[in-house]
Amino acid sequence: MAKRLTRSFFSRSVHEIAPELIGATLFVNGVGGRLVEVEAYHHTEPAAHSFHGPTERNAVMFGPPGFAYVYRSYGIHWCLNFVCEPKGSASAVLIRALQPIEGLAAMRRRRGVTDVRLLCSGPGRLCQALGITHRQNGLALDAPPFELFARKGAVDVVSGPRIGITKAAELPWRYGEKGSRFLSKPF
DNA sequence: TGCCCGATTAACT
DNA sequence: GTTAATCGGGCAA
Repeated sequence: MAKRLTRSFFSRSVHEIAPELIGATLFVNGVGGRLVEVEAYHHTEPAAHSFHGPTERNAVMFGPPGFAYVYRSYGIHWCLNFVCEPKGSASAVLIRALQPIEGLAAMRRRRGVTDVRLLCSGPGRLCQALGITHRQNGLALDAPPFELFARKGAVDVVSGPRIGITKAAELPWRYGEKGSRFLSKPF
């Protein structure tokens, strides 16, 4: 049985946690797969939602680590983050892509596409495929509907600039599995 | 209060 | 390559 990631796993620097999440497995109500792409955000750099301080939307980021922060992107999509570091540091890891393993039929139904590479390759697509909305905002990651397991064995992790941002775009805080066909974009 | 922009995606030309 | 969809936050007025 794979090791569950508990709250203590997230009580560290977001820069340690983010690359370790590559190869971990995430399921929401039994639907999910292997994480292949994430990005780190920290309140000290202007691309983070928490940079300007607490608001109603980002309140979860200012709470304890090990919880889900879900926000609406461009008024249309949902994006999932894992809150990291000691409470109040307001840092998080954006879950950008995963390799589907369980619940392919549910993913295809929710997404309206059949190509397995288009199911979860992107933060908005991933949330749609896993059924994640604002209802999951603030939920603990070590309790239903979430299941999160540490990776088994070595994973070839690469890093590069984050995607879709204009502020602090030079920081290489995007992490992914080298050569994965399920990335939102190649490194 | 109004305006602009954004951690996106899909459907265009 | 460009653009629409659509909404919360920051900031100027």
